[in-house]
Amino acid sequence: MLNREQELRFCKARRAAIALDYSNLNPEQRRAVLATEGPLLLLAGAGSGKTTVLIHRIANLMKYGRGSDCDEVPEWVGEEELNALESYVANPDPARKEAAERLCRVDPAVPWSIIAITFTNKAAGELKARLEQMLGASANDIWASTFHSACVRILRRDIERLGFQSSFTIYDTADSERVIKDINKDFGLDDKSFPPKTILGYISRAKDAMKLGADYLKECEKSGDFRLTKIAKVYVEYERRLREANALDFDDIILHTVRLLLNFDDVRQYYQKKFRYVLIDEYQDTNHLQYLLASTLAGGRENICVVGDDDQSIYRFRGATIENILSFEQQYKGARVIRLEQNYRSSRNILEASNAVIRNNQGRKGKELWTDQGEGDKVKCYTAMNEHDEAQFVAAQILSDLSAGKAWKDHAVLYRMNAQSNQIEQAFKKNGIPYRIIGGIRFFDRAEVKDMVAYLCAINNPNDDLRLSRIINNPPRGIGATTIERAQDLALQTGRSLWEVVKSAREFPELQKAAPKLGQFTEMMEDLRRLAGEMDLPAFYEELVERTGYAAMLEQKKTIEDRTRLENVHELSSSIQNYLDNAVEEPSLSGFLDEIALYTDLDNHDSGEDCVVMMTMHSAKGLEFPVVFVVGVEEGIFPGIRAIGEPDEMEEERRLCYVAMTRAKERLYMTCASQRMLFGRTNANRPSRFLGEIPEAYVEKSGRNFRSENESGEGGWQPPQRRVRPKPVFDRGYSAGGYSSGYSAGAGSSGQTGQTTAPAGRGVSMSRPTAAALPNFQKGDSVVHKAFGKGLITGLTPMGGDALVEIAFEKSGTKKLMLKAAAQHMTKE
DNA sequence: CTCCTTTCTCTTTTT
DNA sequence: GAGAAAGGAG
Repeated sequence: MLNREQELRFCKARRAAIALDYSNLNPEQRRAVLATEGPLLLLAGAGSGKTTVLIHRIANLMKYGRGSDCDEVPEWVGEEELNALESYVANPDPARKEAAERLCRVDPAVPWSIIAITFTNKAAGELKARLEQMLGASANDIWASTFHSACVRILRRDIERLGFQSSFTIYDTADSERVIKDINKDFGLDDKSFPPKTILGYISRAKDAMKLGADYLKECEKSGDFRLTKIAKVYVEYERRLREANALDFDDIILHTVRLLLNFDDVRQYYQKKFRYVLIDEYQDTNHLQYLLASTLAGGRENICVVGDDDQSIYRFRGATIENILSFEQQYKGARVIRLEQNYRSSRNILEASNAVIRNNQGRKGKELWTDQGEGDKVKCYTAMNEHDEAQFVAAQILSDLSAGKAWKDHAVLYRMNAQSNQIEQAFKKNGIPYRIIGGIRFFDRAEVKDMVAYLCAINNPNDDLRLSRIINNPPRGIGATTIERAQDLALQTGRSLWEVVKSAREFPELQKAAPKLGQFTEMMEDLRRLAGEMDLPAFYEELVERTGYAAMLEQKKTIEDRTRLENVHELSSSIQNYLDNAVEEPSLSGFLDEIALYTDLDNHDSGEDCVVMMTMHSAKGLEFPVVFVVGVEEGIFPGIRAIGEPDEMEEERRLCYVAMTRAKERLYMTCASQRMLFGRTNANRPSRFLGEIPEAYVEKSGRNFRSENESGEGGWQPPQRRVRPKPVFDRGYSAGGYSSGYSAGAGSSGQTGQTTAPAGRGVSMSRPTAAALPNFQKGDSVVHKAFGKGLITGLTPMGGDALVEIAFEKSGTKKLMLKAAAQHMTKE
């Protein structure tokens, strides 16, 4: 037995011994790994090694339990052990490591007592992979998943207590919208005055506040707000229909889990006992419900570790509340707070520029990232003439990087909205740059894929009216809109599901005419349902594609789009195969449907593939690239029109800007265009205020239009006083001589701050290619292109300081390229 | 009931 | 500018 003083010495030595395992971490990181017990708020800046900490923390829990963070001394520890440990700490002899480790363990955590929740499947997958790498197979038993998939898992077990069947279906946003539209129609509400999206917004907020339909309706009636009351009635009906269909939307998945935990003591106690340690990643993005979920799971022990960065909160629009992270210390008295402020990702110019931007926000926890890396390149701000020029600029930079030895995949293009990707895409195609778009139109959002998934859903859950009505006449079976509407009405009136009505069509006089066709349909569906039970999933899917006539329908049509559709239909079977290969539990149809319901395209970004990545700034969170292009940095786009004049939203946009900028490791480009066509309209946007917030010292400007200097009033470069001249159709080359803008400078300068001291001529150092010397290629030359291979120049048209070359490639067909850009990757044969 | 045309919207971000 | 929804003709 040790005396008190010896016990303290032992604990100190134990902590030091454990710390040796994490000597590769910096002191703050290490503290975060070792602080295992009680509530912990980890403020982890961009690129500060957050995931590394998370992984090591979990490893520490499993290896040493609470050894690094408690003052318990096991009974069997005597003076001999104390001395052994202290001498090991003083002189860490590898030979004695194992013995020392044994002395350090206090109740190591079993994998299934740890739950680590992230936001995206991708983050969860990465966490799992890295844990497995570190801990081996036992990592598979750690609950590392997203909020939604963790909740689905909990619900499948116990949701029957809430009156749902455990085979419930998950509705995505489009499904929810469809339901609201249907209700609007039945209620005689106009989609324009009651936009389904807006209604869903209200419903979502009500759910976030844990208000079910009935409560919400009461509240709205009390307030006397006519419009809100209508919306509340829609909510009540929405709730009823989803329950009828045994379906849950995304919010329900969390809501019902929380209800289950709060209302059923035994369920709550089961999970509270099970999960000894709760870790939540991206805590700044949690909404109130998710906060409730986390704190309920962690209830009792309060071993809750939340990791987040208030400066990277970019999901306020979907209910995330930054309050959760700002008030964590009030929620949990005695919570420890650790800040990770050393950035390992970006060079100093990039980091300082980002810091300068985010500093303009109020309401921060306060955090300043630093780095010991070199200055690196300045942030390159390019002002393009228009969106084509912008895209061409990006392409040209990438091509020149490539000849400097960089890989395609070292580059990422980030934009505010998916609609902006088009121009860039075209420029990449033209220049032979391989690229990949993340997000946007997702595979599972394509109509044909949704159709097949709808079949699977309808087979899996006969009550899924929504999916049933999607496919009942698709491919066309002579079951028309009128019939479907009648059947839906009957279902509503009789309180039966659509499927039941359709199946017993003969009983209803209204459906007599359609009865034979409906009979054929139900027969087919029942056959399929039977087959689903007998066959394995891939074989069944093939059967489904054939028997429904879906494949035949697509085969008949001959357009290229239909070919692609057919391919997509078949491609779904690789998703099935993929599911089977990775399934943890017994694979089943409903398991597969769960997985794809919670799946996004973000998940299959394979960083091994060598191509330029394009995505929204939101999707880029958590990723990093050597070279990053942030495009469309203009007032009205970024910050978006909605944020202007809304201080809260503006701060969110600024955080988004911070996220985007801090993705870059070596080089950061920010581009804007003097005029831009978007959604079929041409606008002249001013450069974003965010650009003005970056101190000159970190920036290198270039481009054809220097309005920002101009507007700041002092001395900057003055554009020739000349109206915009008609733009030649093909002129997007690098003609010397700048264009002036077609609108008056000086019209309002509200967004511009702090640029008043730019000395004349400074900041205009340019990498603008001159109009001089075109590369020496001629019509008739045989060439070899890096990306396209061998080819023959079949045309060459001089064009504004550059030239358009037409090259017939042996393998990739004839392409039109801009000569200067192409020449860098092309040699004469 | 189907197919084709026209019109009309809709443009933030995601589980 | 693109895609979906609505409307009209067969």
